[in-house]
Amino acid sequence: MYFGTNLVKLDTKGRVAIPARHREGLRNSSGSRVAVTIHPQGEKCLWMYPWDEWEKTALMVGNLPALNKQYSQIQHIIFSNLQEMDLDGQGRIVLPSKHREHAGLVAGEQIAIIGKGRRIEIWSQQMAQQIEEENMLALQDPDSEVSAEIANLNL
Amino acid sequence: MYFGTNLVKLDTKGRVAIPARHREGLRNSSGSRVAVTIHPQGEKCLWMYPWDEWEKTALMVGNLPALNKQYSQIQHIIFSNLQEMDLDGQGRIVLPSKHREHAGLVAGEQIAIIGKGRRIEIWSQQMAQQIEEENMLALQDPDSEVSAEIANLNL
DNA sequence: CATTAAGTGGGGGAAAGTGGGGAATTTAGG
DNA sequence: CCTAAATTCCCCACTTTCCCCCACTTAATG
Repeated sequence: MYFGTNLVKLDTKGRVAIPARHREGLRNSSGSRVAVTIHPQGEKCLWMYPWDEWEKTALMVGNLPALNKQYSQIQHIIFSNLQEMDLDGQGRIVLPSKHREHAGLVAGEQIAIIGKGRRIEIWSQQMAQQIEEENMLALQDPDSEVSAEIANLNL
Repeated sequence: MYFGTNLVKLDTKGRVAIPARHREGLRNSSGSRVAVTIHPQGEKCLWMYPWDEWEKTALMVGNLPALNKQYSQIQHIIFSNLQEMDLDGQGRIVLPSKHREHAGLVAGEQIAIIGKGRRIEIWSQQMAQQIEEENMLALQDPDSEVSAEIANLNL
């Protein structure tokens, strides 16, 4: 389970150091291979999974009948933006420019690595801050839908 | 069960000594590992649980469908602010700067450690005082919502 | 008053994060 | 087909942060 937020630098070579505490979780049968893809509903962030975990999801999506319009669209989003990569010796990955653009990540700036349960999300620092504020406001509003939901969780 | 209030110092390194009487309760199968997170509805305090206790909650939240807006917001708040840590040899934890800011905790000042049943709450001294006064006033007011609730508890 | 436990402060070593150089591979051009 | 240029990958080295340990002060206990 991944959790917690880290700010790390996207260096001038487009590399990001994955926080050390996540690395063990990303290590699997085939070394430190991860799947990186963009958020399937257009949120300005990237998703990262251990490769073999996301592979199961991708296989399931790949087996949907392709002549169904909706399935085809889903397949397009899932597969066209899927990237397989290994952590280097220092625990970093190189983010492709397409992915960087989607998430608004600028070389040389700070980005947020956010553990979110079964996956890790990658945000620009500004976006992460903005989303957090929005979510916090929604949760503080006693009339919001999300307040009703969280009340059910019995924390 | 945790209860009672202690005032301790947040030192210049961001460390807080957990009152000794709570330490045994925080000790569990995996040493003295605790979960620290911010209040999920924005109250200016931190929550602390024995790790394995909060882990159950987190796993449950992590399994909610991520493409549902409300669940996604809840997951973001719960996971991004979750921190796992061990008490050091002196029974202290280091509070990350993000958490300190949320609760208005200033290095070098006194903070309040409040046992609150299943969890321990961490407040700045001022905030703890302010909240206590507000709660006291609400409970003294016979027309308040909280007065109606407490009457049902058969204390 | 003595002794132990609790709380506080600070220093040293290890690990994490960051930057950059050079080998290897790929791409382009003559 | 060979050479040159560019890109990618891997490794080394530096810097900073964090964690663990030691020591002191203060408070509680008998």
